[in-house]
Amino acid sequence: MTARQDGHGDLRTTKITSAAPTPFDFAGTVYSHGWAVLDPNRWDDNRLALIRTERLGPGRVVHLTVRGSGRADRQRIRIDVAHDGEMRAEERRAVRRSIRRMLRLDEDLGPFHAQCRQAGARWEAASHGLGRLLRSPSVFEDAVKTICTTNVQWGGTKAMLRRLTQRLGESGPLSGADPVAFSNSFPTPAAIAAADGRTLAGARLGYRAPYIRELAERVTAGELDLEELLTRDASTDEVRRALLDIKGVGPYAAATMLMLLGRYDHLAVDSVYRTFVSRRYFEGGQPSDREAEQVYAEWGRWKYLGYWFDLWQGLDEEV
DNA sequence: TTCCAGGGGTAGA
DNA sequence: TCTACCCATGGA
Repeated sequence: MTARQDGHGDLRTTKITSAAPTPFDFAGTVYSHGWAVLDPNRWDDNRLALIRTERLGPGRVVHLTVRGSGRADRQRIRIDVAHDGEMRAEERRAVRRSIRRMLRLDEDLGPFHAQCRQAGARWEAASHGLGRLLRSPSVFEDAVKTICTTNVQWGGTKAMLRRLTQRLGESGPLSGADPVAFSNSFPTPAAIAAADGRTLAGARLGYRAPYIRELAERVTAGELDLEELLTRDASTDEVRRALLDIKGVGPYAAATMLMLLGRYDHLAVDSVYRTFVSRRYFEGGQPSDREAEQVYAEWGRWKYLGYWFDLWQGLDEEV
């Protein structure tokens, strides 16, 4: 990691770089699924940059602009951090850790890429540095976002997370001046747990609100350690059962969370999955969920990713 | 108006 | 384990 600071009045920019794996497709990784455009993330399609507002500690919020640079076979990640005052070494390390985790830069996808090359033309493109589906710096943020994808159209998910972040997140040095470009940070569990009913109701989360409130309360009280799920040395089934114990998390949400935790052996069967598999593999017929899941059985531990890039290839063909 | 979305909880069988 | 019913909200 390297860091350099330039002074611009009170607002400063610190530049951080970090190595990427090979092969690595930065834009394809960030925009690998909808997470890229859920607050506090924004995607700048012109600059091919991920913009994110990040809370580093009490009263300490910064804005990150993340880009890829260098040759395809020797990519680097460049992070511009906009912040007030000095940026401490520990804060720079925290930013780097968050971005590496979001982009899954330390996850070994070699076996998946090898399987893609064997699977045929539909998956060949994924072997060129795709497969690292964007996630959040915390399991809590991913859990809240996942619950907000259930039984709602995508536009509704985006609106819910925008309202939640506006109301309970913290503004950074640029949020006030340009709220279109820079969101607030993602709310902490404590902020959601402590929110009064009226504030939370304003986020219009519907019946999901009590689930998210309860999740935030359990995390804040130390009763539930979501972060531990990321490194737990246990079978996927055990982690899945722990996820299903969270109110608001059912089979679809648990499979989505497992994907975000780096486990791809369960499929998130939702309306998108059913529609896609019905059209592509059942000539428009309506298979049972069990039959529909068999489509990707041969992908083994990579089922989710096998499905995901089949779906994306299908979307490309429709354009 | 009615239906349904990147479903899930609960009760009852 | 399976089914019926209910759950806020908003777009089509």
